[in-house]
Amino acid sequence: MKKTPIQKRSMETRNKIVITARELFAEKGFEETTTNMIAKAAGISVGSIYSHFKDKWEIFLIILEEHKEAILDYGTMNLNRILEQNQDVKTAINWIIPGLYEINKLNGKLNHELERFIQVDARAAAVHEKWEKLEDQQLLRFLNHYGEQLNISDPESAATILNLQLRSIFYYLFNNQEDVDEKAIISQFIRMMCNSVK
Amino acid sequence: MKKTPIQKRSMETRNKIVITARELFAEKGFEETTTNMIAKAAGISVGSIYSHFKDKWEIFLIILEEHKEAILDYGTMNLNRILEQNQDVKTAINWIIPGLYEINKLNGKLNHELERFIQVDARAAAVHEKWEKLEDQQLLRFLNHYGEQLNISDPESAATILNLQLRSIFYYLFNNQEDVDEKAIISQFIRMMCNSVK
Amino acid sequence: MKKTPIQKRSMETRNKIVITARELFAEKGFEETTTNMIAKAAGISVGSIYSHFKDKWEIFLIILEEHKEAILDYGTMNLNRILEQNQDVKTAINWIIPGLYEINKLNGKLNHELERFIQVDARAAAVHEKWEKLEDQQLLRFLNHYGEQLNISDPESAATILNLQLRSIFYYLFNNQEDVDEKAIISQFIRMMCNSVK
Amino acid sequence: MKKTPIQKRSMETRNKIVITARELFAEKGFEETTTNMIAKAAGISVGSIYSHFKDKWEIFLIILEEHKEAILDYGTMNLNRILEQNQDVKTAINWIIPGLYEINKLNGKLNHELERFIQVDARAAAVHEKWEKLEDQQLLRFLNHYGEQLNISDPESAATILNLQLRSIFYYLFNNQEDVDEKAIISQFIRMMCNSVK
DNA sequence: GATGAATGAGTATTCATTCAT
DNA sequence: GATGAATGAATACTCATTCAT
Repeated sequence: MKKTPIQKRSMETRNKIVITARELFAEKGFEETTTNMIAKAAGISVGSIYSHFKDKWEIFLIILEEHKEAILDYGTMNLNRILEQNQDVKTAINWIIPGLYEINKLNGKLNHELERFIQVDARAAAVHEKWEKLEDQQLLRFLNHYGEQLNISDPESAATILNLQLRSIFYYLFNNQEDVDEKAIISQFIRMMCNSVK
Repeated sequence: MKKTPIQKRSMETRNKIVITARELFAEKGFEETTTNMIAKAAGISVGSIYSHFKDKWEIFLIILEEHKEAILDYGTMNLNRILEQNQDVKTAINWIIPGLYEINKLNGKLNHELERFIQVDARAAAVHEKWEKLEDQQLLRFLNHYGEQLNISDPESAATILNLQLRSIFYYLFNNQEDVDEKAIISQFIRMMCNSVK
Repeated sequence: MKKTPIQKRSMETRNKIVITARELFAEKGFEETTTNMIAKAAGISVGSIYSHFKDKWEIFLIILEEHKEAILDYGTMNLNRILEQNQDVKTAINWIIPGLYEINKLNGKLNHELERFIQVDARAAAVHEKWEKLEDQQLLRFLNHYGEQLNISDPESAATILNLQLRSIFYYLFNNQEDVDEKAIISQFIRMMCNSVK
Repeated sequence: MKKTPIQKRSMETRNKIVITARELFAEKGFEETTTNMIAKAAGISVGSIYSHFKDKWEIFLIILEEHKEAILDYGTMNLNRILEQNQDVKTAINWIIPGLYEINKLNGKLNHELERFIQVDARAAAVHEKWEKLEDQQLLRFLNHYGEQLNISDPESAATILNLQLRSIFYYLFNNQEDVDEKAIISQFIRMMCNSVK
């Protein structure tokens, strides 16, 4: 791994790469984005990419980490507030989901791309596992809190399922932004979740 | 386009290609599977692939069509039986989902792969649209039948959501067959669906 | 080399191949014509081609030989008549050239194609040399007869040049049949030749 | 399209490619020259070819353009001098033709190759048409100037014919450099042209 | 650190030729 | 002899990565 660069100009280059790559990966996907595209769009040279990152994968993984962290932070923040205020389930659901969607939207296909490589690349598998666990724990915290009202007997499985559902819906909405009524889907999804509340 | 081959040996080769390609595509994905790999694994020559199929895409699309058709047929069959017997929602759900999973399992990542190419390839988009519509119609038939009990105000959105949920869970289970308790997930999912029944 | 087949059906197949291949080679050229195209167009199987001919080249060469022979025969016939009747140069020129064009037209690009392969393939070189010599001899006979009136000091070179001129004009006319006034070109060429008569 | 490279090393590589490709194309023809051959002979990598040129065709077309331009420039220069000095036809012919041959020799089969692809490739057709027109115009200028002495009634056709004759003779001489007396052919051709002068 | 030209292994695809039936 | 499915060497082109400047 490259050391974290300290100098200012270097940091700027690094940021340019990350920002540009995020956009391209999120829009086109990993394989459809070439390193030359990133360099060109970022206004730097291909060589520069390799002084900051070991390879294309590393860029992807770092972006993904940042993204996952942002989502998790958002969730934790919300969850804490909800639990503190001891909100009602339905209010909580109505609160959390639209916000989660907004954050996920920022990185479009990232999650989906990662999953493609889990079986192929060990680094991808490692990153995925780490975050999946954290996400599931967070959902678990939520589910455990509202367990009874949600009539859930196996919270672990429920957390996994919920996570999958959220991801698939967000990915779908991202891909079909122009043809689909986002709000209708989101609110129907919320309604479906609320339906299962006792 | 190649004619459907009539002779026996030819048909055998064609089948070998389809079967091998299905396995490889389902396991590794489309781009990670090379035509040389298919040929080698099928015990035939690269050239042979191209006397049966126009290109790599055609193989993929044919496999996908067969798969989608099988799933749809299974669903239609079940749905007809359910509607005829005027079964209770929960019984119906408990009946359909495990079966759908078994069929989807056969082709692992196929669906997921297709979706990657929707924006890139016109043929992929066409196939996807065609089947998506049929699947949604089928789910709609189900939802409309049990509409009241399921407390659904926007059946179109609900069908879309349901379809996404099923796909994402099945894909997840396929990818994690060895590390995850399939049955637990499936039954928790069924329970979650049943929960929303009035 | 394959023996000349004696049986009737075999002969028919052979002819079908030759006729079809001639059309395709003359129209598309050698490399642009595949053996599968020939077989399909001739209504026979690819394998059949190889029981009558050693390879694709052999077909080409045989067609070319037949064509060259036809042209030479036509020339000899005309030349004999001209010399017997002791015709006037200009009459002779006006007589021979349009006829030669008609025959050459039949085989469009054949000559041109052959020349491409002279340096690459020894068989092509051999065929070419053989016929080139015969053609030059024929032209020489003509030039020698009218030598004085044509004011030619080096008949060998003149024969070569004349041969090249004829071929290039015929090839050009074949390729531009639709855009060009054949008759205008042919008659201008005749006029140019007659101009040089004393 | 690739930008015209500015850096020195890049320019050198580009030149290496052009020079090597010119030799190979002129000697073997377009299809018989593979991109790997060019790379190997130029002492560079295949990839390099594609950072300088869009595809194999582009190299060919660029070489051809350069060649055609050189020939046309040479012709224009000569023609201007001839017309200014109001030279006599025969002197003019004796002056122009040997020079034209020398230039054409440099690129051997290039012209001939181009013509093969006119019907197949739109880019080839475009290049060909462009230069053919310019060449014909140049010949027309010549023919119109000496029209009366040359006894030409249809200058357009004559220009076309002359162009074809020149090309075919030059191509022939290039291909048979070792077996044929170039000078004899060239001077016989000049004599034939002069013969038709009134 | 930055540059961008150069690298070359890897990919889908074609097509003359073979050979079991 | 005829068939046509099978073969596999060969080709143009891509793109992550390297390295001299």
